[in-house]
Amino acid sequence: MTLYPLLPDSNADTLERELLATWDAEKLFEQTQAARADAKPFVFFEGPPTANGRPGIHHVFSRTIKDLFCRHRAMQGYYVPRKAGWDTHGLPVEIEVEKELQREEAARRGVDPSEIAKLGGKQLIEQVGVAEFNRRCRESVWKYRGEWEKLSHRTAYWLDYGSPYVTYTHDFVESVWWALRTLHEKDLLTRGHKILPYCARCGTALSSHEVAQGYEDVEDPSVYVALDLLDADGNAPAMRRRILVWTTTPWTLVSNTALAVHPDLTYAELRKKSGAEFTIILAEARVAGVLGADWADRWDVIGTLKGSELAGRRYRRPLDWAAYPEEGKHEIIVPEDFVSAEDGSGVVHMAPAFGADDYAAGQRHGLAFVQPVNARGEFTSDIPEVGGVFVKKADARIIEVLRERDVLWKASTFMHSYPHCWRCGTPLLYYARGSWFVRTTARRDALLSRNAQVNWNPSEVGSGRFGEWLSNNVDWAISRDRYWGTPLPVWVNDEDPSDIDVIGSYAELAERIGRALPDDFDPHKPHIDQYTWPAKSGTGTMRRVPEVIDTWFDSGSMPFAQWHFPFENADKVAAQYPADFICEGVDQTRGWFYSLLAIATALGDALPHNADDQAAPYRNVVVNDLVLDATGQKMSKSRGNVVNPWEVLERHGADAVRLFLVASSQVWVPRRFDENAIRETAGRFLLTFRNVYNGIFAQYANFGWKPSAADPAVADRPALDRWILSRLTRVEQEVNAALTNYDATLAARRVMQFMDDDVSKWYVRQSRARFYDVSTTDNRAAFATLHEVLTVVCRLLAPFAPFMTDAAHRALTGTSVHLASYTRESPSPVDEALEAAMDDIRTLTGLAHAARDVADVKVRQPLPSLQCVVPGDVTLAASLGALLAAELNVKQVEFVTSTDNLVSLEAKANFRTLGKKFGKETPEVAAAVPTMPAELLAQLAAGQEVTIEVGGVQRLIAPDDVAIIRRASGAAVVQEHQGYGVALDPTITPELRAEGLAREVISRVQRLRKESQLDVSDRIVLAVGGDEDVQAAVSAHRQHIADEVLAVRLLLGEEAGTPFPSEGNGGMWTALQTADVDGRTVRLALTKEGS
RNA sequence: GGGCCUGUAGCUCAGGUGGUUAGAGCGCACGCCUGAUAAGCGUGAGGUCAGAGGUUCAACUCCUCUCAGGCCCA
Repeated sequence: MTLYPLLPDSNADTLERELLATWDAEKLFEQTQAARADAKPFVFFEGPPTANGRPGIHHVFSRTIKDLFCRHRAMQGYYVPRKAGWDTHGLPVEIEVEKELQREEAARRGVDPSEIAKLGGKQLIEQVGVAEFNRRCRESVWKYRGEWEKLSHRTAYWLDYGSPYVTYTHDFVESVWWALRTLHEKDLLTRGHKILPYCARCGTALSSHEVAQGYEDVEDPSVYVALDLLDADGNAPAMRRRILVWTTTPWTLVSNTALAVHPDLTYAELRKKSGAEFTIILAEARVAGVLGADWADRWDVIGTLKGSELAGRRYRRPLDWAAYPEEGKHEIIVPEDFVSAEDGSGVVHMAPAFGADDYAAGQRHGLAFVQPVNARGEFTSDIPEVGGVFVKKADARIIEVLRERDVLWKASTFMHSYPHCWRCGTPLLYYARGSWFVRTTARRDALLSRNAQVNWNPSEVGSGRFGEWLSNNVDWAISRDRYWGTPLPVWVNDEDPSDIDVIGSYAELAERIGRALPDDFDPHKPHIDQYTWPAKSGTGTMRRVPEVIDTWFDSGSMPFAQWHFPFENADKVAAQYPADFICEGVDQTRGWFYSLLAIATALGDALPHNADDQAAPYRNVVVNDLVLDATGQKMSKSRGNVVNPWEVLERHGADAVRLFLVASSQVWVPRRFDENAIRETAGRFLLTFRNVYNGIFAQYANFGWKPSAADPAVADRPALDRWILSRLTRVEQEVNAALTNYDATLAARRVMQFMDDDVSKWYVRQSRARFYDVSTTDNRAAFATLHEVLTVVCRLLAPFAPFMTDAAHRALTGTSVHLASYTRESPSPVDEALEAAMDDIRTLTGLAHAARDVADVKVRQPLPSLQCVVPGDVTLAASLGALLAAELNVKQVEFVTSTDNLVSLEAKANFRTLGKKFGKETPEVAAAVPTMPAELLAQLAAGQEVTIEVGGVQRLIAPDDVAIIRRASGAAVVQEHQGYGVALDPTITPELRAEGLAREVISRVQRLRKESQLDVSDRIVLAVGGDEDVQAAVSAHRQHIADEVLAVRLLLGEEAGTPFPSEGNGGMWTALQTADVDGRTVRLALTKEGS
């Protein structure tokens, strides 16, 4: 009779793939969604991956976390929508296609692709045409889609891939347009400049990711100039005062508009001891560095002043080639915190067009903006001396002119790391480009207050990394001079740049052009750029700006754009905004976490439930860190240590991988991915779980137990059962609370520890014999209890290890665990006292085993008695004494109290209370505590205060101030630990010796049964031979032995014939063995009954 | 250069509000068990809690600095 199918021994991969097939056939995910369709929603947003790269093990990590919380909330009864999404625009996609084009072009020309790369990307793209390029991008995005879906499927990441949102679709783009138009209406979409790393050769700005690839050590100029300070009227004073300025990019001096000093830094003014008719000013800390260690021989310090005093002074710029615009201040000293005295002169030259700090300072101080450099990186032709020259090549000539004009202080070169274009190797220029911005700074307070309401896990990300970033918020530059992206829906009058039209829908576009959009309308470049219309003013034509937008704006728009809001599905967005839960890697702080928050904050009440007092767009965030290799190195292609997720899944199964990833440490610390560790932790745990189900429960339950009214009520079951059920309830509560609180690691560890420690190591161990039959009330209690424990553990573990738990849950109950409720409606009650008593028993067990070890008596040998001491109340522990007697194989377990003469008292100081009372005297008083006489200890044990003399002072000691330790004493073997103690009587009487021998015989017979591959229920005929002692022992315990080994007949000594059966005269016996037991020879022979 | 995280036994990790002798698993050693058996269990040896100062009667815990590793930014 097979009531409970055994879990297969096959490897995890096979089991899991079979289950996946079952789930697919049952449409289990759809069932779980349908079952809760009307329930309260728990909203999850999926951060869209870009599918043009292979998914790696780190994706398995974050997806496991997403999946497990979604599963948990679904099991709690929420409806958890899980719409998949794909991020399809952006530079990574373009780069992929660009490389493809490079390879093709190289093949055509028969040269190495790196030669083609040097041509620059834009040229190649324009050669094939933007239309073709974008067609390829659209295609490239889906290159690995199948693999992503397969990996998600394989790892049981339940996501609705049926109707994913895709950022390049017309609907998605239209929603993004709506958002941009809404921002424009709120005056939050503006034009400005941004300093970007720019490759003049390729004619393109580079992303930070690209920049990071191209750092090289190069030799650059190191130039100090000495600029004249002017008086308030802009005239040179009688005595020249010159301020020293350091730069490594002399070509930017042409565009100088200001100098920056640190307001708190001290600057020294020095005068040469002989000759020069001027003074110089530089940071005091840099005097020796700039003038030489022996500067004091040649210079006198004539005064010092703070940076704040220098601020506001005027000076004369080094080169006057470029005209200043009318707008903006110039040739002025400004205070800036970023100035340091680490190198240079403590005075920094500012060219707002050519540096991020410079530009920001320019904005803060209203400085003029001078940019005499064209898109090829050359000075414009109106600049004398260097017009038409690539800026980096102009350095030498500029230094010459500086020398001629007597502003050069000194010039040399130095080595430093400088970014170069990863394509062509050209040094990058930091270059101000026209750009469109979302004015997030205008909403900074709202960003901060919303963020403050988000429950970040870990909280440091919210307050630290993300919070810091928000409080230093700068406007979000969203435009990109690229091709494959959502086009910026801004049309500008070609006659009047201030005439701007931002289009928020396709209908609006059709209205502007005065006709319906064609069937093959495509909002992407280049198609979209053909749409123009006459300006309202009558002069000029409205033409779209060339830029596309930052792809992060796409993904940050997903809360509404995934539903084509506001054009459709307003009800869906109303129901599924904001998100209750999102989860991504820590690298998303400035990515998706930010783009979601920035867009939601800027849109404000254009979205439902999105006023500024809301935490929207997400309420709870779990941040996971990187997956490193086994030695703690970052995984990268160049190191060759990237883990192939498929291989890992095949070897260990998704359950083990998922459990390992979540349980090994908190998800927000970097995780070492070590396959051995998977096997040793998660793998071993799952094995134990299967062993308990297969080997303890199912194997024996199949003899005829299933849940029924014949099972005793919990209250009527033995203490051991009530104990494990109490523990179960507690663990259920703790785990549910931990998951509700977004602590997956704690939750996983709790269940695993419970299963391993409480269930396997203790409950099963103490109950094993109860599973060998199915008929008695006690058997039924054991089966019912273990059935309950296993079923609930399956549910608790289902979010983490969805395969094994489902297989076991189906075997136990006939239903999928994924349709079950996470917690029970009426769990059996927690019994604190029983749990405490069992803890006592388990501690005593450890001590008693240690005592047996010391006495060198194996557990099979019964011993007469064990005396036990526990720190607290003995009555409860004593009620479980039978367990201890059985576990330790002693005839009698006795709990003794302080009234017994076997016990002596000792006292230990309780520093926590003593410290409060005695402060500095604490150590003295504490030292006196253990020396107190026995009678005082007895009074304390009885709850009375006592007085002791310490250093000539009477001190009042309360019972709380000391811990009274009871020690077992006497002739027995004693072990003790923290107030617990056992005393084992190691006397072995002849009767006990015989009983021990009998147990040895049982043990050998059982082993022989196993070796003979008998079934656990097979009956046998047994013959035992040996010396007088052996025969006497077997004779005395004949019936017990026969019962234990299922012997229908037991033949002792000559009853089995003479000589005793052995090899050669075995006859009817199928198994024969001669064993040595404590130096005695025992001969065994057995055969299966009826064979 | 700035922000954040991490540093506890050979390895992976626990260690509310400071408080007796800093814990667990794996690994190792020794042993037990043999009706979970290519399983199960016990005991033991392993730690200057990265380092240095400071606060305190008392610091793994709080503060400062330093070092190492990581991430993000400049």
